[in-house]
Amino acid sequence: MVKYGMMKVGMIMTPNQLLAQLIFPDVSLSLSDLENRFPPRKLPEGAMVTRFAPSPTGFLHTGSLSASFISWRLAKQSRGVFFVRLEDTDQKREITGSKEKVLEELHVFGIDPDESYVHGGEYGPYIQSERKWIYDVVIKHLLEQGLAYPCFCTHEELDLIRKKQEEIKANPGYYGEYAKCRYLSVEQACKRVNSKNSYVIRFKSPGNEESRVSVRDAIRGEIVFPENIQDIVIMKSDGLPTYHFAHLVDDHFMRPTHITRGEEWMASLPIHLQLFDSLGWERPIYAHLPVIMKLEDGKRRKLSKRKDLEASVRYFLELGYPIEGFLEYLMTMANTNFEEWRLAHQLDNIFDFDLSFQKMTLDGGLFDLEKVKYIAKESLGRMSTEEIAGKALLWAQEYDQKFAKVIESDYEYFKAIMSIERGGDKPRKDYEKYADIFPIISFMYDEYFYEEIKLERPFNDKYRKTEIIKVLDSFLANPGIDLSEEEWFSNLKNIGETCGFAPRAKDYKQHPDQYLGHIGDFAEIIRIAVSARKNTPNFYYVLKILGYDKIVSRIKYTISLL
RNA sequence: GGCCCGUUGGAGAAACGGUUAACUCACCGCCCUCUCAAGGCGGCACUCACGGGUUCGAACCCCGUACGGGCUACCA
Repeated sequence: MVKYGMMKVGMIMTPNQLLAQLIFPDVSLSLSDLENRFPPRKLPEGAMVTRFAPSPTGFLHTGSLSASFISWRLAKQSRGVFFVRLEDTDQKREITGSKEKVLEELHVFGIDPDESYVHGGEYGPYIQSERKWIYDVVIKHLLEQGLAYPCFCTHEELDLIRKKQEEIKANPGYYGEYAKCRYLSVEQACKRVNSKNSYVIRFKSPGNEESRVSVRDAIRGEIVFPENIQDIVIMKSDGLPTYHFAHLVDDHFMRPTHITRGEEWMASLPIHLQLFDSLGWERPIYAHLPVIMKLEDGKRRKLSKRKDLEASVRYFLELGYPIEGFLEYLMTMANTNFEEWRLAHQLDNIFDFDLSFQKMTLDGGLFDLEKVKYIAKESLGRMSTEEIAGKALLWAQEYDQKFAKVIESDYEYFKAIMSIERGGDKPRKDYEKYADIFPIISFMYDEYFYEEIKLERPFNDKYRKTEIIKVLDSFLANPGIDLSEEEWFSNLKNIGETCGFAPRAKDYKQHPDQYLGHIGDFAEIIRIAVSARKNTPNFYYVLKILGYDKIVSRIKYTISLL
């Protein structure tokens, strides 16, 4: 550092260099030092380097998850690099602890960056507030080149300008004749910097209103904009860079190949392109992802973190939507041809499918909870007993202690319950999320069954107490749970018949006067006595898992309540 | 207001100038069925926001209108 400083002293400086030196006396690195420090990455042909750049303003947004998921997949499938950088240049909005939280939540979905503010990496620091020394070098360079200047306008003055512009219906902003400080002489600028006036640094836009810039967006194709003419702020009065500037410097020196970001950034593209061009830097490839929308009162709007529960990834985690199912939904949202592929490759890993920009939609997709539910059901349905039991336990340990205790009290028993009609081509699909499990199976546990049956016995009103007791007694006399499922059921029909129930629903419908009801009615009485509810998973297996003793005590207890 | 982006059934969408406009979810009907969850079969856009044009031919190309969304900060 000393060496560079001394070199400068001996040289004759231009006025711009003097100004730059005055503002950044301690900055001695040059642009080419940075180029050497952060050389282009050596990666195989076609490898994509992508990034996710959250700001630490709270929990992970569903839209951010979707965007980072896409970026991550793109990098992984091309054997590239995915990194996460924290955009914390606005300290006012920062929420403590959220930067760790974001990474944790990404991790839950299997999205682990190759480089980040916790994983480290060669192109760091990965936190913008720690990269000030880099931005300073670039800003100093811009000042030296006369491409940037300090602006001393106060908020009040800027408001005045805006008002004036509104009055005469001019475009708002700091540009052209309105950009007062742009025309300050270097001497004046130096003088005011010296007198410690608070100031920002603005980029001196070379743009002109009539010119157009065009970009090729990887998703949308060619987009044409009017050139940027605003002298945007690149350094705030607190010395930190603005988003526009910081991201740009980072997206050059961190060497991403593709910038995947939300559509809301498209409008600022002209600014970013102008900056890249002015600095002589190669533009990365931009891909603007559609925002996730929600339908409300027949209108679409952006999913809002404040108003919509489903905007927060946490919401789904708490309810226990299966991660695999959620990822699958993200895939269907990301690429329109994924579903078709899935149909043809039901058992394959979803990551065998390669995402492509061409198959991304242009229109902001609605977040379809119904479809999430459907996919989640499929996903839970496909899991093996071991898998669903293990994952349910993990979920319960974090979000539902009561349920966790129940599972842990007898894990094998829980697995037996979860194994009911699992596996095979057409597995049961009872659950869409882990939170659904317990309410459906709580009756399998005595401590819950006896509470529930005390509260409610939803028997069909058309049966009298004596009829119900007769049904239960007859069943108790011969529950047949050691038989095969088929034998058990025909046995059940036989017992039912002796109690006056038609073995087939059709028979009952044809001669309702000859029977008390049909086999369904008969089974319902027993089901209620044993489970305290009208619906259960396959009753045969329920009975087998409960076992003879429990069945007897439960039915006897139920009878005692009548 | 200005600048961008978008517009195919309730939702996600395919078709990339040429047969009766794929497919998935939802919905409806039927079947199966001891309940539920499933599963099977079938139905659901005389038409691609609207109006012009180009073409032998348009959902696909062009123009205009409408509607929806985004941006328009010393926020990201």
